[in-house]
Amino acid sequence: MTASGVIKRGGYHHGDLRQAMIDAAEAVLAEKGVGGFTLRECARRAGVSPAAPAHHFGNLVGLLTAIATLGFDDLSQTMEAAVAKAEASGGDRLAAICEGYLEVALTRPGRFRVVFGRLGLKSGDDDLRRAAVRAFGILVRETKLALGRRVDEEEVLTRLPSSYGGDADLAEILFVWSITHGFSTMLIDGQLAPLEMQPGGRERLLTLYSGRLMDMLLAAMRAAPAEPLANPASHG
Amino acid sequence: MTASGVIKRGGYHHGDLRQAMIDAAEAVLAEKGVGGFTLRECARRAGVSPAAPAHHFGNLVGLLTAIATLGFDDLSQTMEAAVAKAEASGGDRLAAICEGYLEVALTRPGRFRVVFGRLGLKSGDDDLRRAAVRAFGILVRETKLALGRRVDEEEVLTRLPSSYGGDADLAEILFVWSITHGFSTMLIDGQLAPLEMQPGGRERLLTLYSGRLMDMLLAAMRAAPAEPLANPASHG
DNA sequence: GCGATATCTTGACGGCGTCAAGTTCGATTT
DNA sequence: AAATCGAACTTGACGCCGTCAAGATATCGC
Repeated sequence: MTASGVIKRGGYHHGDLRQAMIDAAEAVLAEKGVGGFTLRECARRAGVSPAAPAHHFGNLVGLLTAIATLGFDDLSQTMEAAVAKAEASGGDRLAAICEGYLEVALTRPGRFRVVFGRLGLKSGDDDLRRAAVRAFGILVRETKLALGRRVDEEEVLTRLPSSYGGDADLAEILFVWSITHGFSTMLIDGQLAPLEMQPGGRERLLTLYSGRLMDMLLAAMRAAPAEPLANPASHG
Repeated sequence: MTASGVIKRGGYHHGDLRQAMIDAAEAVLAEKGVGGFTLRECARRAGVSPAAPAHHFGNLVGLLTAIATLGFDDLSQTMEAAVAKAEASGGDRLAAICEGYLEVALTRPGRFRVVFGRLGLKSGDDDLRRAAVRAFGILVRETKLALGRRVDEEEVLTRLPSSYGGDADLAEILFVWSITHGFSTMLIDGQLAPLEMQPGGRERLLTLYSGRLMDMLLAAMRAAPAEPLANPASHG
């Protein structure tokens, strides 16, 4: 077993090419972004011929799908961690997952774009779907909790996305997700670059996001619910 | 005139290759999306060699920049039209531009991704910047009007983006933009595809957007301070 | 009419994803 | 322990891609 895991084992057989390719892919995404991402480059870094990864991932889309699955898992873990932290410090849980979402986007923007970009992923991949359903489920759970709904934790984290078609809280879910996803993508895609240029620009944007934007979001949630809340408003 | 409708004048010189390339590019974006977009394919449709466009656009980025400029102009026109319509019918102006934004994304998703995607554009292009500043200005103007501010129309449509760093309404502007941009991108990038699958799915999403989501947005705006307050927010 | 110049073609280069065919090697079997 | 089998990987090729240098051609200014 080698030290780095990216280095070839023997002369011919690699040993763990699948993981080595994923590591290389993450490195390339971090260095060059999704625009400079190339299957050949990843293979090069893994010390392997261009056609070698085909056996493990099928093709480029297969590799991207594996990366996207990791991205969803990262989202789930970061959001859950943010919830736990908010729970401990008395902060708002819903705001916490929104900040976790943004944190993931800022920490690994290349991978985030693989997850949510227009690049095609293997649509039938089971692992990808499970990871996506779980991340989405966390968002749904926290939105519903913020609305005062009672939530079956086990059910919401494995619920089929199509079943949300008749969900009474769909508008609120979409609202929360839109703000979070919109701000995150605009930030990493450079739409807000002119605002970041001046000194302390990015920091001010992040402060606005976790401060005023979250306040407005929570205010909107409190206003005009579709159905009466299960619990009376906790605080106003 | 060729059968395809793409006009080619002489044998050697084209006549208006610049426009022909833009038309071809729009067609390719509409048919194959940004993933299948290729400079050579556009040149092929314009009936011209692969190297011909270089003289008009420099390179691929130059062509994309021209497309993006059209995209911003489209955004501006559609939003202004939506405002005029709302003004005539008594609808809300801010909600109108949000719906106009989504309409542009849905009508020409390929071009929309060129405008806002992570593809590199010519950063110094003056036409692009003017078009972007105007579209952003419309959004800013309507947000400020919704907050009860008085707005210098001429100034806000040509104001430099960096000057918004100290704007007191920046949070509200970002809030509106995040929701609109987030929902639009999620819809055209397929994040909401599971919700669209069931019959009437997309229609329901659009209804939710222009209905409940806009209600929540306006509620959040109303909760925000509408009077110019002496901002006590010093460093955190 | 004629030359300058913008416009377009040709041909080439390296890089890309992917496929078919050949090579090597670990594991299983005997 | 030797033979074997199949998975893992290489090699070489194909058709794309964007871009550049050099040559051909048409348009415009004079």
